[in-house]
Amino acid sequence: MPRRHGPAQGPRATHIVSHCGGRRPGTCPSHRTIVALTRSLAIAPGEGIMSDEKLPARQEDFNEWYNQIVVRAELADYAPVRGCMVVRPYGWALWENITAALDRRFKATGHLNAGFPMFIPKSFLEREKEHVEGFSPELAVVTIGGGEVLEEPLVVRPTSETIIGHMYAKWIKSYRDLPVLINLWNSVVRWEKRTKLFLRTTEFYWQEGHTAHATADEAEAETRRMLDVYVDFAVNDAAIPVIPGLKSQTEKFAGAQRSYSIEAMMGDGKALQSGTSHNLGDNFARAFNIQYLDAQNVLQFCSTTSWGLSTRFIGAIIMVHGDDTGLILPPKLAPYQVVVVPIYKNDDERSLVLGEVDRLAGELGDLRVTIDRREGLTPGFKFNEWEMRGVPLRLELGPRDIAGQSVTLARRDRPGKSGKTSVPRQGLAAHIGEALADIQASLYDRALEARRARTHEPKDFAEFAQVVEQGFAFSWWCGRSECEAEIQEKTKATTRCIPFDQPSGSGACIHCGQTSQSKAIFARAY
RNA sequence: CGGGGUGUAGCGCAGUUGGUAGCGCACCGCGUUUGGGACGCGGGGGUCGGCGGUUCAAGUCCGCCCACCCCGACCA
Repeated sequence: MPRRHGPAQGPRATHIVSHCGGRRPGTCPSHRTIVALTRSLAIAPGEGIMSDEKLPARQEDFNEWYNQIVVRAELADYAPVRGCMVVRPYGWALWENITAALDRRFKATGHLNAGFPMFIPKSFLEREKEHVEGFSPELAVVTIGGGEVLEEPLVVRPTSETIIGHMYAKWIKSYRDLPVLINLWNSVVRWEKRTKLFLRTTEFYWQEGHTAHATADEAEAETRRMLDVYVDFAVNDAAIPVIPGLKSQTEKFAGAQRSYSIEAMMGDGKALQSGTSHNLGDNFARAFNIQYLDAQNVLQFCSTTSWGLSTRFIGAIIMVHGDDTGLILPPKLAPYQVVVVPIYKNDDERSLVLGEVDRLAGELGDLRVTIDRREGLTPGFKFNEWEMRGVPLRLELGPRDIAGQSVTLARRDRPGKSGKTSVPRQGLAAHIGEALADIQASLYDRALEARRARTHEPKDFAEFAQVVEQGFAFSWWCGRSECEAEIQEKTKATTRCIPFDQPSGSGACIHCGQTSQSKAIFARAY
C-alpha cells in the first residue's frame, strides 16, 4: 500500500478515512473489481460508482470497515498523541448512555462513586508481585514535576487497585466498616504497542469498582453479582448476547485470584472481552494491610474485588450490530433514537414541512429525537448519512406525507428502501415506541443467531483449528496453561472463558486428550 | 523490540533530465436543485517531515535525524 498518513494529522486518520480515496481506482487493489465492472458496463470509472462514499464490505475487509465507521460516524478521531483517541460528541453521547445505564445498576446494588488521583507512587505497583509483573511493561511514568526531578516517580494509573488498597487500609478498622463498595468513573493509561480506536487505546475511559469485604465468600458473591450486572446491561440495553464465565489462569487479571468475564462474538467471528470482574482474594489486602477487627476482636485481612467495563464496549456495539451500510445502534443506548428528515422543494413547502416536523417532534417528548434541518443537502444524502451513523429509526416527512396524513418510517435494521413503511400520522408516538422496542429485540435475536451459527463443538483438533478461524469453539479443556499456550501457537486462538453454563460429566481435552471436567470457549480475540 | 514501508494543501495523490508546486475530494461564496449519496460558476488554502550538504538553482540528488504505517512477540 502506498503511504496513507500525514505528519500533521492523525497518522492513521488518512488510512481510516478512505483506504484509497476512491479517486484513483486503478491504483488501488481493492477497487480493481469495481473498475472492471464499470468498464464492462461501459461507464467511465467514477462516473457510476462513488466508491469512496461507501464503506468497505464487512466481508471484504472487516478491519477497514470498522476503522472507517468510527471516524465517519464521528464517534471518535485520532489524537495527535500516538495511540490516543478523541471521543467526539456523538461517541461521547453513546458513552454517556452506557455510563448512565451502568451507574443506575451500581447505585441499585449499593455502590457509591468516588474520585481517586491519576498519579500513583511507583512503589505502590511493586507491592503486589503479579500485579507489577503484569503492568510494568505498559506504564507511563512521570519523573519530573514542576521542573524538578521527582524523588519517587509517579505512574499514570493503569488501574487503581494499589492506591485503593492504600486508602482502604487507612479507612477500614472494624468489621462494622465493611463492606466498602466504591466505584470510580475515570480514565486510565496503558502503553499498548498496537492500538485501535475504542478497542485498545493508550488512554481509555471506564469505570472501576473496588470493594472490600469481611469474608472470601462475600467477595466471591460480589464478584459474581457485578458480572451479572454486566450481563444484564449487555443483553438488555446493548442487545449484545454475552457468555459469562471464568478466565483461565493465563488470561486472568494480574493480581487477581479469579477473574470472570463476559465474552461477545463480533461480526467477523472473533471474540471481545466486554467486561471483567475480579475476585482479588486477600492478595491486595496483604500487600497493603487492609485489615479489620472482627466481632471476636481478632485481626483479619479483608477480601477485595474489582470490576470494570470500558469504552471498549463501544467497539463491541459497533462490531456486533453494524452492517455494510454502517453503524446500527441499539435504541436504548442510541444518542438519537429518531432522526427526522424534512423534505421540501421550495420555500412554501419548506415552511409547511418544518412546521409539521416541529409539531411531530413535540409529540415525541420522551424520546431522543433530532431534526436534520441542514440546508443544501439532498434528502438522499441525509438518509445515507444517518444510516451510516446508526440511528435506529428515521422519519421522513414531505408534502406527500402531509397530504396523506401520514409519515414515512424507516427502520435501520432493514436498511435502504426495504425498511420503509408509511404510517398514519395519528397515534404516531405509540407506533414509534413499539418500533423501537421491536428493533431492540430484533438486534439481540439477530446477534444471538449469528453467534449460534458460528459456534461449534468440534470433534477433533483439526476441526477445532478450522472453526476458530471464523468463530467460537466450545470444547473440553484440561485447564493447563502449557496446553493453552500450545493451542494458541497452533491456532492463534485462546480460551476466552470457561462458561458457567456447562454440560454434565467430563470429556477429553480437545488438544492434549487429558480428562477434563469443563468445556471452554476458544476463539481468536481482539 | 525485530522485519518491511511511507512522509508534497484538511484528505487522497501527481510532480518528467534539478528551473521556484499542481489535480480530485473536502471547505467558503453565488445561483439552480432537493422523496436514496445534485450541478454550474467563482474563491481561499503549502516553511514539499526536520537539519545539513552538492548546485547559479533542490519537492527532485547525497547524508543524518524525526515521525508514522504495516507484519510479528505483549494487552481492558
